[in-house]
Amino acid sequence: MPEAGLIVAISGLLPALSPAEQRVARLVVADPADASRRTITDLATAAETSEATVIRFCRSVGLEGYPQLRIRLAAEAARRVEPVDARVVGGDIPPGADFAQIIATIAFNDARAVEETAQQLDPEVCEAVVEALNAASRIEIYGAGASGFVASDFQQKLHRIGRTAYYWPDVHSALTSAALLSRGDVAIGISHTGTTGDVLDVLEVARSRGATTVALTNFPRSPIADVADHMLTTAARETTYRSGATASRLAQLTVVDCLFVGVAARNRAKARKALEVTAEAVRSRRVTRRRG
Amino acid sequence: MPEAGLIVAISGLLPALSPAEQRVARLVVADPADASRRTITDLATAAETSEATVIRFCRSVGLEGYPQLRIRLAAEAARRVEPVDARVVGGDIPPGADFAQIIATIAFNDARAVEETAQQLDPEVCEAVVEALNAASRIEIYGAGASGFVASDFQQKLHRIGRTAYYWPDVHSALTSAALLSRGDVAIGISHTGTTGDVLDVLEVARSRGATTVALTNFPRSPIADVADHMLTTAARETTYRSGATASRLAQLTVVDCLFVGVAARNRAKARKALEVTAEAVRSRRVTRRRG
DNA sequence: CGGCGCGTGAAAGTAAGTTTCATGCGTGGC
DNA sequence: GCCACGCATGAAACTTACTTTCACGCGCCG
Repeated sequence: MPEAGLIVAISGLLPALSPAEQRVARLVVADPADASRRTITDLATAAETSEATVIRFCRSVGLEGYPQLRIRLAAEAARRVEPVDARVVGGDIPPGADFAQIIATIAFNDARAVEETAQQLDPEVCEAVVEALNAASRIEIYGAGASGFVASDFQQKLHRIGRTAYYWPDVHSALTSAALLSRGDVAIGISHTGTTGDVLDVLEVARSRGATTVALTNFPRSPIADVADHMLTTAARETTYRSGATASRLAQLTVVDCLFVGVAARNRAKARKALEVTAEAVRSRRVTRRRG
Repeated sequence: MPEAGLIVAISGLLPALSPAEQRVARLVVADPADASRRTITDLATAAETSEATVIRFCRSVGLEGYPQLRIRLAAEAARRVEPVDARVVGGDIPPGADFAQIIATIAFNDARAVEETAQQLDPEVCEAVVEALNAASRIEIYGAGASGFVASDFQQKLHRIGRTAYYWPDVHSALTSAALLSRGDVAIGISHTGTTGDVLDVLEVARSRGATTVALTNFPRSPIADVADHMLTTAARETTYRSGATASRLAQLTVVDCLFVGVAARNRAKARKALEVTAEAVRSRRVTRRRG
């Protein structure tokens, strides 16, 4: 877990926490600065739980104890300068909002998801994944629903620089294809929640064939962790209203971009050439003149 | 005592402190972050004094006790670090870049594309488009290549809240479908460059049938402007290396999010219900338990 | 429906922070 | 020159905060 992004990390771990710990987590995320000022007893009372649970929460998020939590929270709260109007950003969109407000809110959430994802992304894991992608003779990418678009986007990008990559929208095709993977190949599963059964099944098959499995999810402690050799996490806090797929997509795409650039950077010349060739291929479909 | 500038305040007070307190003060000023991690006994030992003196020092600088000092120090130390490395961000990715640099660069560009897009997005045009989308009995969305994913994403979102929306990956299907549009319907064309012939053709057909046409592009003066009733623009400055589809996708998706939320906001209750129903539909495919 | 495991808080235990107090040293008065 | 005073200081007592242990109870599986 990287140094920065404790709050973000906590949001990601939220579903993996027990109910009482979640109450603590929510208080902490809601107002880190305030939490950092509280004593453990105080915070426990506020979360309607015992001190023991607060300690458990600290351990759950990877810290030694409560004083460490206080200090980290204080540090993060200090770093966090409110960039935009607080009434507009952050939460849900108020019923009477005009369009300028809607735009501001969404842009803020989207941009923050991108930034926070980058902040907590582990460069070493990325490096390892890129390494595996480079060595792979075949790459398979899975994703359902909104994550399917991201999977598809990644597939297309890799293909465009000359890597053999597949994306199967259909589970049956995905399963059969995964069964044909072998050691050295790479299977990437994308699932915001980390609980998408189909994706897990496919990754499991891929892994059983000896392929390196990679998971891209918002929740590092979710079931997908059990079938992945490498975990890449996003940091999107979806509001309830825009549930499922808004900021999360952007966060996922940011990670895809990083991996893609990493892969392309390994063989700069070849990748550039491939991009030029493919760009040339669609040039005839471009319109340069204005129409009447 | 001002909220900020504790370190500065301590330096100023230094001469006024007793010798033992000065030793503590010097340690604190030299490395606030390190001091914030130490326990009182630890710091006292390091300053070759007793815990009592450390407490006196805290009181001397206007704080209640040692935990408060730790927290304030942590906060100030955090504020001191540069949020982003200016050398890394902005331009292209240097050949020898390590992965942390790659991530920082991409995140910066992606986030900026989102923010700048939102900044220049015209709320009135958005409003008009949302109006049209709400009134439409059918919505068609077109896009080729990377913009196709965005088109597809938008289609899926609209469908999910109960709007009749189509996305045709294939030009022929798109053209035939566009020919069947009528007044009041909406056709949206997505093209980063604004020169994608296929998309222009389809929009032209849609317009000739009396449908309202909307363009989403990065270049407002491009040929797509000639076939669009409403122009929505993104603000992505793609670097040459990652040409075609990186930040632009995110910018496009941000606009899609705004439109989607706008449409959903018009009929909040219905949209929410639809989202719940669709979420429920995939629930059985979710895995809650961890696997061996 | 009995057992098993997990989440939980009460209570015991430990460590950290705080107060008190005695010492010693320097300074100024007698 | 010696005593008295005050201040800085640390040892020790004390309090509070934090941590661990343990037992209860609830839900789930067999």
